[in-house]
Amino acid sequence: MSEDKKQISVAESKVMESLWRAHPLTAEDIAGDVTTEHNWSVGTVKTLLNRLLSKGAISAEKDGRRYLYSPVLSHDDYMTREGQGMLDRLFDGRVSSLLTHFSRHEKLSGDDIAELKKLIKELDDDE
Amino acid sequence: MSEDKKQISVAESKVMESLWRAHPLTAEDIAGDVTTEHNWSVGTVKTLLNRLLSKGAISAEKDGRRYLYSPVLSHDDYMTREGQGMLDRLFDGRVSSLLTHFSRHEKLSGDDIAELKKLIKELDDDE
DNA sequence: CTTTATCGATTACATGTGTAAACGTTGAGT
DNA sequence: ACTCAACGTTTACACATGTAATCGATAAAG
Repeated sequence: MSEDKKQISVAESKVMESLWRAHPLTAEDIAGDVTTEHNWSVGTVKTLLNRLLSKGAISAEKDGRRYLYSPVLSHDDYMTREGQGMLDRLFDGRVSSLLTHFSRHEKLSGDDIAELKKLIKELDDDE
Repeated sequence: MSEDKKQISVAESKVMESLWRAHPLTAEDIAGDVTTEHNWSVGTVKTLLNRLLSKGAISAEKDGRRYLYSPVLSHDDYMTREGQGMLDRLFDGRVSSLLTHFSRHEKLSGDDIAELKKLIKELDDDE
């Protein structure tokens, strides 16, 4: 029943990132992981874990006294959902608009451009 | 003085969109505009306008009894800020990652691909 | 068995956001 | 001048989010 279309907040996504890098992890592991970037207490991380659990974005299995957490929502799905949302909100849902925008502002790196060319090639070869 | 790096919420951005389409506008105008999409009362729109004013995202000039609102934050700047933010959060700041992702999921439209090609061409011609 | 250290669970609290209703002021109509 | 309608301003309230502190259960240590 638990609806899993719940929004994941920015802070929560930091925890997800930790779990996407490696899992399962204990709350301690995750705290150690994110603490290198944010100055959160272990309590904070636990709150976020519980919120993610209620949102159905992660799962927990008991391992003795503690829990081991794993992602349920995949990084890929997350990127798709959020990315599409922001494309809709900012660029009328069109990747091309985003591209044009960032190009105009010279925000495309050499890497980006190389990737662009590779993509075109693949897309051309593909059909 | 007034820091204008304040975050603009989703609801607020709907009001901004109205103002980006045309300005200056009265609260009534905006309400009529956004109400076609959301079922907000005029009161709601006024709250949003005031919040946007405190955030420095719009300006208001008196016109008799009422105010005429105009954007201060440009649509372009907004897209840059928000777009960059989401790129950072989701795609490690790289447009190429986003592209690869959406390409892999076959979310690139014909338009998108055409734009891609055009861009590559321009970038090549450019240097 | 009793004390204590460890975990998760519960509670807290300020700020932001969505969504208004109520209040107050003032120009316009009578 | 007086009343009312039209505006903006103030207040409201629930839910989300960032950020913990505290409580309670229980396993480990003595």
